[in-house]
Amino acid sequence: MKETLTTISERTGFSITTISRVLSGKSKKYRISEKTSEFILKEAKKCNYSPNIIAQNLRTNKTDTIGVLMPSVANPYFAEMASVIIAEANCRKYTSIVIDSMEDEENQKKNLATLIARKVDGIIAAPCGSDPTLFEEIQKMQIPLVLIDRFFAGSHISYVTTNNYLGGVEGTNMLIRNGHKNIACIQGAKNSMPNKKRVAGYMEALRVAGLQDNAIIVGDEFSIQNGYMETKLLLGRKPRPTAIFSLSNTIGLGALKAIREAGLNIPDDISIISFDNNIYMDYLTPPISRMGQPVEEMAKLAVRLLMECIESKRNLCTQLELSPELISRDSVKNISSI
Amino acid sequence: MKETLTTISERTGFSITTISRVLSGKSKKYRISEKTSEFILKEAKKCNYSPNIIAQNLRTNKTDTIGVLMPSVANPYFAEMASVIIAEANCRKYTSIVIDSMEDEENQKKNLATLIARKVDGIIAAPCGSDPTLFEEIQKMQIPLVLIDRFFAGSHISYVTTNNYLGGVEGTNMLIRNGHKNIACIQGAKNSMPNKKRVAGYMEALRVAGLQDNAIIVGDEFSIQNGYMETKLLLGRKPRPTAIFSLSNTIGLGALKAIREAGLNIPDDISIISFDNNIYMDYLTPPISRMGQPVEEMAKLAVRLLMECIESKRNLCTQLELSPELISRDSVKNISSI
DNA sequence: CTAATCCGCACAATCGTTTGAGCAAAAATA
DNA sequence: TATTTTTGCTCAAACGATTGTGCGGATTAG
Repeated sequence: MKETLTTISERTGFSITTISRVLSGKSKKYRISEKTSEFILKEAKKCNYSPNIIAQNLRTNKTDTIGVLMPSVANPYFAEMASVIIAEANCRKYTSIVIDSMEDEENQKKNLATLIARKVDGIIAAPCGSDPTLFEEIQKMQIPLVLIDRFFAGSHISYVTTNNYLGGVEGTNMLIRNGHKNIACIQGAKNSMPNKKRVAGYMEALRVAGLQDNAIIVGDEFSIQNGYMETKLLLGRKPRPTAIFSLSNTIGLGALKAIREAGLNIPDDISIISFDNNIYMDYLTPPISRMGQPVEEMAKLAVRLLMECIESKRNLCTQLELSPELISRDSVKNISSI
Repeated sequence: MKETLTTISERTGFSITTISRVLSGKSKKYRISEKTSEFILKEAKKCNYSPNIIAQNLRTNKTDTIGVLMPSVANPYFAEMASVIIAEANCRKYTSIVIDSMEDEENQKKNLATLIARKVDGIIAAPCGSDPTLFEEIQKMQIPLVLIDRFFAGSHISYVTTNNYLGGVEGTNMLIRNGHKNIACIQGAKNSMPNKKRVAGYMEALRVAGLQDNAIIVGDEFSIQNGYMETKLLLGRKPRPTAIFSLSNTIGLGALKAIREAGLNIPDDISIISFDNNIYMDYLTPPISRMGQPVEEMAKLAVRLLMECIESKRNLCTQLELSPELISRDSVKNISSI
């Protein structure tokens, strides 16, 4: 039998109001006597009462729920991100609803509508596509919103992301320092901000080194398939690039497959550096050098930002860029001595 | 301005009841005229009405939401599982709430309570611990429940899992076929059913081959750390095992690290086969042989089972075991010729 | 001894839906 | 024309909580 305020009220003789106030810890505020208070608490415990959250939500217009929109949970990078967000939100008594747009704007729109209809208290989103209007509308509806990883230029929406430009520069520089002059870059979703910035960083590093004419930018998707295909094509070029900069972990995996199939050796025949830090990269042969993004930190910050928005009941506009970290392993060969 | 049935009612002059019936597609059933119907629909579209789901939930006692309890979303195996469940539920108009027990029974209890309080329509759970009472209580509350991956012996709760016993047998046999007689097994959470079954399969295969006295079973956690530590210890044994059977992908990664640190070569110095099928295993050197679990199929089946329970409003007791698949790569050496 | 204050609690409206029952007018039947 | 049936819609009660206001009685102040 499901207990409600009404059943307890009938059983104890106190009004629903009183029961509610006691059980929500407002006895003092509404001057309920100690005796009554304890009595009701004991009774509630005895019958194992737990409030109907749906009813609370309806009445208070608060759900203690946040929406988490990811572009592809299949990507370990976003899977980890979602996982940290869930845990972090949970610490703060928030429940998470995770949705996956699968990099499809239609899905994204539908799913966001679902979140809003479900009256989430706030949304953390890694958007897909390059159209900010959907998110600006959300902002206008006064729904707390924090973007993560991806964001829109010139928009007044809070976000936390990696300094992808810096990542692009440093990754490329690392290859240049090792004597590489013929560096190909395999990019992901072209219209996503992180991708644009990484590519810009790559170009800038080449430019500074006077290598801008050697730039090779290929690819269009953050997927294994894309990394595989583009690498196949790259390996057929003459002259063959001496190094590949893969702009995501998935692309990197695809590249590795292509390189292996070509019977080439890393780093002797070709060097590679990838974006993202996945633990298994250390177990590959050789371990892969990479630009790690501070996923955990970003996720935690995003939750924190969102909480601040929710509590202050207004959308702040805090835009954060965290530095990536170069993790140097053995997939880059120094060819400057040649 | 937020539109509700009331505002539309006031604006059009029709009663809330009529509006509600039209908008929920019950015009025929309740004999609302075509004209009225269309008028209301148009009006609703114009003002961009969307129903308050919370109010619907409260009234109908249905939330179109399922709870997904995972023991560790950090584990790629469960991350993929969660991802497929979310997508599959989404196809059927269900929203998922994912929670992570982090292999902690206290968390599990609290999180399950949250799910129930939020009135999810059903739960898909990969439980941690070995105590079924929590789940049997859920079953008694008439909440549709399907276990996935892990289950409890002798319990009448639906589940879908891999035939882990078979996986244990076949994995071990594969090593035996290749001439290995000294096979160590690194297990995960001892009280989880999949682990028990895998170990039982391992033992049985050894027994059939007359090798039961050579059995070495170590470890106690599905984690990289555990795989790493136990492998370190195994490598110090004399005689050193010629093969390792790792009972999860995480354990496998840890084992690889230890083997590499010891300066040993796979498969020349030691053979290894792991449970779980992660794409990156093909990119390791050498690619790792493994017992793949049909994660996607299991997840889809679990959702389907759950939906059937929800629709039939009773907990069926369907218990399914899907066969694992041996994925043969290059991490096992045939030493029978020696 | 009267007026003001405080204590302890209850009334009733509200959140936005859904739904069984009912009611007047129109249409069909007798 | 009188009766029945059908049509087209509305009433009002839920669902289970929260919350501003109010109301008697006890206590204190004047």
